[in-house]
Amino acid sequence: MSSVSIKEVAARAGVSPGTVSNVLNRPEKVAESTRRRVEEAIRELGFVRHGSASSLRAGHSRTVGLSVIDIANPFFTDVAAGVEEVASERGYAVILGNSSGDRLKEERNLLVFAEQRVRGVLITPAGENLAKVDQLRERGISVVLVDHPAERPDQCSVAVNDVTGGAMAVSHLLTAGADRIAYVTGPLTVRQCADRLIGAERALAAAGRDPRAVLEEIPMGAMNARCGQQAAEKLLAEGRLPDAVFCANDLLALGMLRGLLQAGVRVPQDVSLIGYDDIDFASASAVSLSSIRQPTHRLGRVATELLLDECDNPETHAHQQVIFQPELVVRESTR
Amino acid sequence: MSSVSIKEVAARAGVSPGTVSNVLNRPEKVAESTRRRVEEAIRELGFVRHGSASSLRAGHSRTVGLSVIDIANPFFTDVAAGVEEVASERGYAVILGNSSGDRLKEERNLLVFAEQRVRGVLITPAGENLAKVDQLRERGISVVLVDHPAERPDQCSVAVNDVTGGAMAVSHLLTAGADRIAYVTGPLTVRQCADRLIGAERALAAAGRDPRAVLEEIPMGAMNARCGQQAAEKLLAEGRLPDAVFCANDLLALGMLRGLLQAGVRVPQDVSLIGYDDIDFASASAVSLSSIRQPTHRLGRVATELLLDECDNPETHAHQQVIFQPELVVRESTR
DNA sequence: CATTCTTATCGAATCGATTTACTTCCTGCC
DNA sequence: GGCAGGAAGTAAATCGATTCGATAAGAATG
Repeated sequence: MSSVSIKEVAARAGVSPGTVSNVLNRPEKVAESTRRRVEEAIRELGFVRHGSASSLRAGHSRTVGLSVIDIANPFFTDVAAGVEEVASERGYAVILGNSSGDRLKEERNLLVFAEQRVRGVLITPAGENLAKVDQLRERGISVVLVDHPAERPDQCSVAVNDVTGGAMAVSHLLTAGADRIAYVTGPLTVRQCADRLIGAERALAAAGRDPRAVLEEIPMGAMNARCGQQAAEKLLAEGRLPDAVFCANDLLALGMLRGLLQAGVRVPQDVSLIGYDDIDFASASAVSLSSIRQPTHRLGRVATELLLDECDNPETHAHQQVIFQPELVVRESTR
Repeated sequence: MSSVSIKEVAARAGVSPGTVSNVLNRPEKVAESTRRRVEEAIRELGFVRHGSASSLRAGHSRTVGLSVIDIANPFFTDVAAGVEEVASERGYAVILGNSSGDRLKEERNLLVFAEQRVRGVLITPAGENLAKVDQLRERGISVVLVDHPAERPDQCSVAVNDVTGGAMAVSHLLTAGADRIAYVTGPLTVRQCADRLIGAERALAAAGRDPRAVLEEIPMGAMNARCGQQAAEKLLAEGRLPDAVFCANDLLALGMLRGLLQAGVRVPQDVSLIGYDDIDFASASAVSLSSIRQPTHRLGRVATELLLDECDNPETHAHQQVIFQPELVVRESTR
């Protein structure tokens, strides 16, 4: 526990603590020779700045909070990688919170962020109610919404157009000759799931089909491969397979694919299948998966850049609601 | 920026700051009625404890640092999920660092952890040299090695026996009739890669084969799917395919699989293929992947439990080097 | 009733870095 | 020579929570 403080460095270098602080934060204010002496003392004593003490004085720390819905989902992992990249470039640390889609856990994460006096928060909210997020902002903590468009112009957000994505997926299925489509999704309280459904219905309407007749919703509790497989088993058990399945993400789709293949259903001959996110593994699956690609890594990068800009230049910062467009990737599962 | 301090809470409740602190940290020391009054003041003012101030006094914060080699790899994601779970249960926040296998970035991460005065560090080291880790420990920060067995008994670690795993993979390939095996791996400076190679050679020796004649090492720069595919292209270009491929992780294996299938090589008829880690996607791939399973999630959980035990009960804590055993999972790619 | 023990609370010192007002000491200029 | 202005550095106050010795008010004991 040999914690070396700025005082000991000062003593060693024969200067006052204030000067050491200047060497650390405004080196140009210090004479060349003194600076070198102090830097040497720092090295010799193995001094490491005490972040808590700095933040105490500064009012905030050099950290950002990141709250995601499912850390095991490659979509969020890619986003997180982008976030970590930018944060680390700028000397910020990332505090990770995994909400698992649970609003209570999310709230706990936000509390931890507030206690740590993070500089800002990046969050993929687990639901529509942003009251807790607003509370944070009232506390003076900047928040950027990730994969969730802000409704108000005074807030930054980065998202991908999910309505368009849903429409792309379904019109592609229609082109491939689909007549009855199952939409396998997570809880429809999740905005992404709901928006993709809206897009799906619009695409049907645009093609002159009656959404109610063509589309069947299959909501599952979570959006992982296990639930995808369960959805497959459910469809099979009920004995009335659709001729196309649109899954709200690739994990569900991969589970669905496994379930179908195990039951001897051929993809795409018997059932067409399309996922969402275009995670790395989509192209390596048993039948390579058609999907809707999102610029995940950029999502994380841009969100973090916006956040740090908002923190560092509060006067000149202009809030932005960035919306990326998704992209259809056709592979074997829909041919 | 309406930061409410303990003083204002104290004023509102008509007590001293010390008493508020007691309500926060040792509620049993405070009379029922006072406690309720203070708690109400806290609620009314929306007080949130200032973590930096606490840590400054306490000497450490309620955070743990987690440094992994590749946040985009499902193996580490699963570990991270386990870590986050336990940390969050115990009221700790997780600071995430991604070293990308780069020792310089790792060093920077450790510096950030030190500045934040994290309570402890969980790290999958990017190389064999643990000097920087030892420096941290000298500073009084507990460190648990993750997926890396500690060499010294005064340090906790959690790992999986990679020699055994490598041997399992190769003896399985031999059983399947392999005669010439390629070992596609990351840099052999990565311990996991090196150990799996040792296991592979032992299995060959045990089967009375000459490792040099049977085994060809193909080291790649990184351990992701892209490199796996490059390795496939390399093997194909050289025109001398082995009859079995052992990949040091599943990402490499999935890339290899894609590369082979695209070139019209049949798996497992022409080439048997086995990966390592048994990530979720291994079973959903084009040809479902045989692999060596590791208890990833538990790895993260146990490591964090050890770390927090070491922090919270330094007197009674007994250092442990936990070694889990891997498990062979046979699927289509080796039949 | 006086004394000891307990319990509840207070108040001041403390953690380490930053910052501001202030002191020196030069340099340059009229 | 005297004075303005700048550069370099110092000392002390500050951030907010925690802790510990001090204190006061009751309860228990003889």
